[in-house]
Amino acid sequence: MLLAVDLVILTLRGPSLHVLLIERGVEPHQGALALPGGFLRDLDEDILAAAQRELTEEAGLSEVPHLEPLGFYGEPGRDPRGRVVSAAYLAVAPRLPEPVAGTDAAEAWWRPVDDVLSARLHLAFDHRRMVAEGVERARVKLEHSALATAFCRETFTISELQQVYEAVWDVRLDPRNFYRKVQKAEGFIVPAGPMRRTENGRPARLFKAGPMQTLYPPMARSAQ
Amino acid sequence: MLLAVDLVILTLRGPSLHVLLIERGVEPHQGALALPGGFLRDLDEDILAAAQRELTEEAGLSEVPHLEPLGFYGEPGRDPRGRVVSAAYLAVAPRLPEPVAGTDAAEAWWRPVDDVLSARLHLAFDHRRMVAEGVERARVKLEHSALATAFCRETFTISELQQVYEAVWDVRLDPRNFYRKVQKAEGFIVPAGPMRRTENGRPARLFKAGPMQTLYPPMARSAQ
DNA sequence: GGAATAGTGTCTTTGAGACATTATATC
DNA sequence: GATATAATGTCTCAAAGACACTATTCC
Repeated sequence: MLLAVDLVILTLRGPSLHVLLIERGVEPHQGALALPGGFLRDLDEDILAAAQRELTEEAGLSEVPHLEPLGFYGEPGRDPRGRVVSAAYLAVAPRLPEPVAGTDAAEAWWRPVDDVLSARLHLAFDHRRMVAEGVERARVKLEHSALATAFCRETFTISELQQVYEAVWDVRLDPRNFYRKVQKAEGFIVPAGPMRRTENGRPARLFKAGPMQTLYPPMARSAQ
Repeated sequence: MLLAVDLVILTLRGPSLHVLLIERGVEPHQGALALPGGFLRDLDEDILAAAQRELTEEAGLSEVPHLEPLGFYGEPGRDPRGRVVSAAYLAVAPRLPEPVAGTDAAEAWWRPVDDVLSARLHLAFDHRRMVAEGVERARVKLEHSALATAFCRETFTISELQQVYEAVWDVRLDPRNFYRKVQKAEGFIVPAGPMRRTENGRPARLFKAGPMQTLYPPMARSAQ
């Protein structure tokens, strides 16, 4: 039996949620889109270490964000090479650099998760299910944890933070109510210097991630 | 590398949450308490099927409830027999019968999860962590899903449903507010016949699980 | 000034929780 | 009758959402 790792790396590009995909350079499913990942190099390799190694090798991403266990996928027949059990990891990151294809991967891109979930893009193995479960995990975590700041740069405006929620939840939020709500969550965000940034209109205050990882009150999603 | 399954089976006994434990009948950790589980019999065995087989073999439980993937545990060194990766499954069940010890298990019992989490009971391997993550998963799922009905018999009173929430969340709830709240969640519970049951005081209406798996409005836990 | 975004204030509706009250059973 | 639990109603407070309004920048 073989143990593999697969990685669901989510980021924000423009207004929508994207996932890191590679074009497989080797069989099986050569030429198909897939999540980055691969077999453990040897039986003593730590699974988490293998995940980070694959991310560097296949997509040239060295500044790897925090990886969190997502699930395991072990149905017989999910891989034509025989019995393969995959450990899937999830990570969420601010605008990462363009990925670079590496060994075993002919190409690497950020692709909108919507294209994956709606099956406009077809993924090898059972990777579409992994993406779906990763996105759902992120949605839930946005409510009660400070995960949203992990999508942002070190400092960010409240409007940028709002865009994270809108992209991941795929909803529209009222900026004014969002402003109050996010400020009310104790320790979620803290002011970051007197500096300001500008794009269009009045400059906004900058904030950085606060000390609290658990939000109270939570950022509750309404009826969906 | 070896693949194992471990099972976190939760049930309600009296007023508190219990977990199914066995006394290991073989090395390593012979005589120690542990979760039911074991190695896949052969490389083509489905993981879920192996989980159900172990449950029957080690604890004599045939009416196995719905098993849901909880996580994977693969740190090198977690098992003295070498590189073992465990797939943990979670299940939640109404009053199950007393377990019966089987092969590989000298004994099997229901034990209060509090005794496990507080380390009054010591578990082999990293099984305490599995129990902790299973309980936390159940706590979260109680809020937004109809999981609570899985702890009950086919028909139940609202008071019995409340006891589920109180046991899993380890809180006291106001019966009157709980009554209204649970009724307001669309499709959570539906009346089950005109029958009534009695223990002490006015007989209560009977309900059964409704069609909705996702609760709206959710049964929000307050600040903790 | 006009356009655009940032930030504040206020009103209404809704749900959560405290708790009084009535209903129906056993003893 | 007393007691216990079921079920309903009412009140208060707080959070959510709608939205008017002011503030500060660029053009």
